Amino acid sequence: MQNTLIVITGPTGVGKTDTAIGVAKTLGCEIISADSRQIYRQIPITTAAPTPEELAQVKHHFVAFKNLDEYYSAAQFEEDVMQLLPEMFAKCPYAVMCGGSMMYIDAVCRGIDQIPTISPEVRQATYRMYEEIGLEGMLEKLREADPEYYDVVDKKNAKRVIHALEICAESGGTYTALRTGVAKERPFRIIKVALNVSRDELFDRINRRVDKMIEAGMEQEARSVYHLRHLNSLNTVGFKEMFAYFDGTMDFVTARERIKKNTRVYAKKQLTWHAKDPSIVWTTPAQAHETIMKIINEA
RNA sequence: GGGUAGUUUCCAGAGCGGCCAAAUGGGGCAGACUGUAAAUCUGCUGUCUUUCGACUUCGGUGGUUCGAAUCCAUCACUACCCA
Repeated sequence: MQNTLIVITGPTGVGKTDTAIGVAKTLGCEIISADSRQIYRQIPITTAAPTPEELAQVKHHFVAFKNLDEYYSAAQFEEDVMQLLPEMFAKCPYAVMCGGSMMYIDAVCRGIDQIPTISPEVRQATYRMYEEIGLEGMLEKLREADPEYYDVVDKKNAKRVIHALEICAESGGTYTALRTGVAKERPFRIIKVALNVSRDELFDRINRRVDKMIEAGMEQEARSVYHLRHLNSLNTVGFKEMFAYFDGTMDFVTARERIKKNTRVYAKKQLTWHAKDPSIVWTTPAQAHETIMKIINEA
């Protein structure tokens, strides 16, 4: 039998975790979490990480395994998962990958171009340069360093421009040369299932989930990491708003509603991303289990 | 019963005679995306049209005016105040 990676994705709050656990139990396999924020310890409430009870039911990988100040990326995730998968397949022909981090999922399913990791020195230097010369200046630099990428970058998106320059500096070449965009072949079958419900229901679920998070102690969790607010791991829906509340620039109710709104926006962003992926099979949380089993048995 | 304020596009709320399909915010919709991605960025949000543009809106009706969301009259409703 061919080894199979079952990817379960969909917008935040739709009910992926439940489905993944159910499928993993049926298949007797383990779960790879594909969530760029649940990888961190200390913030389970805000990131809606699987609960201890859920974690006890099925072995999860890549949940709460990094400290907030540790660097991690989609590329590292790809590497880690590709290393882990053979071990998992040795035990079971199935593996479930569940999460909403689109880029992480794509990194595993299609691979990601080989780009050097930016050293802290280069990163700092590049950001300092940005502070000095601004986006306009950076664009000029990019035009010189990598004219081809300059032509296609989103020139209003400073982060992209900065990143391209970082890569040029780090690699000594151009970003363009590294952007092959070639999909990698994977030595296993991948089936990708996305869960969705009507927009109204999704938004309703999100709103209610945020209320539950707050009841569960989201504020205390945010306070406990408030002093680390500069870390990227906390540049996330939930913390940004809570921090603004702590700062006194936003009242509590506004913060709570902003969290809901921003989560809704995030969910929509995920849907937009997934909409482009023709390999996805769409289903509902209620039918997901059945759908997945059917696909597995057909092939 | 009397008085005052108000009624604007999904909501809030500007506008106070032409530059108004109507600021701004919220909400919503749509999109980009290959290494910090729950990040970062973009467009749309009266109708029709690919564009130009055309057409219908600012509580109702009737006026004034070359021209009205903006002025007048009147009706309706809402809020607050005095009884």
